[in-house]
Amino acid sequence: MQAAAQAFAEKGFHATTTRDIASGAGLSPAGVYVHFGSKEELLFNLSRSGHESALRLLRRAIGEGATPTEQLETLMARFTEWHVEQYQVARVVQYEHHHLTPEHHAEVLALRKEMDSLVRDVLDRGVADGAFSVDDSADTALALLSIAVDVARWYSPTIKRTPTEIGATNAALALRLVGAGR
Amino acid sequence: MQAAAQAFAEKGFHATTTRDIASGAGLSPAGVYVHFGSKEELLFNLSRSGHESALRLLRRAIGEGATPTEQLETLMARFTEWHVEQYQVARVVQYEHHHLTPEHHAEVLALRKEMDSLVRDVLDRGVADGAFSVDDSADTALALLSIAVDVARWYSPTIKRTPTEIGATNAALALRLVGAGR
DNA sequence: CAGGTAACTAAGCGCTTGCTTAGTTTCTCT
DNA sequence: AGAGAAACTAAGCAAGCGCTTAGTTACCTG
Repeated sequence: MQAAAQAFAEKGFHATTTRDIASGAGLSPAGVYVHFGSKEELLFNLSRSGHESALRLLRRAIGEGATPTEQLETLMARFTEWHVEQYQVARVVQYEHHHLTPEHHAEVLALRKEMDSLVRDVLDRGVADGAFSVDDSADTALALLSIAVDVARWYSPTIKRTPTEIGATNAALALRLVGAGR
Repeated sequence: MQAAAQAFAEKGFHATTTRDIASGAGLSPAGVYVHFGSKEELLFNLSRSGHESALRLLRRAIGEGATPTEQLETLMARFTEWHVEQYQVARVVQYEHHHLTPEHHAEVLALRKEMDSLVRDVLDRGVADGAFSVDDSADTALALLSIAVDVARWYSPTIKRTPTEIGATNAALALRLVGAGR
């Protein structure tokens, strides 16, 4: 799975051959099929576990914060850090899921919607208690997720900034975007 | 090129066959090679003309605004609208360029850097004349581009909102992000 | 330490891929 | 009308693809 994550992240699902994955894992081409029934099954396992890991992270971050402001700040920092530290898995999660079979795609889409509504709920609570000022919570949630998700697109391990620094930057941008603390 | 843009945007460069492109253009498989020497050449032509079109759009938007605030607002609205209206080309521009040959990739990367610095310059001028308050103009420019670029990822023609509406939303978010008008 | 199971490989099958070749049709211009 | 160029197609080649099969090695358990 690690070899597949690396290859899918680097070249995309269709540009990756099962021979790439096998040799990346130190196996013969047939060795992959002892553990996975198909290349798509490998993508699905990676995609599902990646989505679940990101979802757990979001829930934990929200659980840690006492106020919507704290929750948003922690959530944005941790979610961004995850996209940096796990940038290979994150790329698979964000950019390869449409290569899944329709059934598998539907399963993963449900997890993605859940992530979206977790963020929107934090915004709505912040608006309700007056901490945030936001025109439309759906649009703003989407923009927040765009900033974090896009990290997986531009990040490269050659970049010097640490995950914590990038996370803190995005957390600060998030607070600005919702008008917290004016 | 239109058939290729549609196929590349829908399935990605490697998942698209030259036969897909040919039949999309109403040609036989060999007919494509009358006009393009290879599949990669087709991607390069699309990618370059797409980047150039986006770059022209940014320059025009900046030229229209009298102040950095106006420039940022127009730029963000137009750039977002472009990602909606030309979402197939935009997807190729944003997500397929790493499948180019090293030489072609380098050429396109130069155009991408140019786009980035156009946005950062607007931010810097806004900070200089006191209209914006921004911690780091590079980080903020990246976040602004993330919000706009990500439109190509989530947009679908089934969505009811018009390009203009989405553009206006993102322009408003951009002004918030740079602390304009407090 | 025998017996069963899981992990693995060498070889390769059937198919699809990007692209070519040889030949035909369509267009353009005088 | 007719020549030359450009646009196109039918057929197919060599290479690479996902995946299978038959057989071998490594491992765990009683």
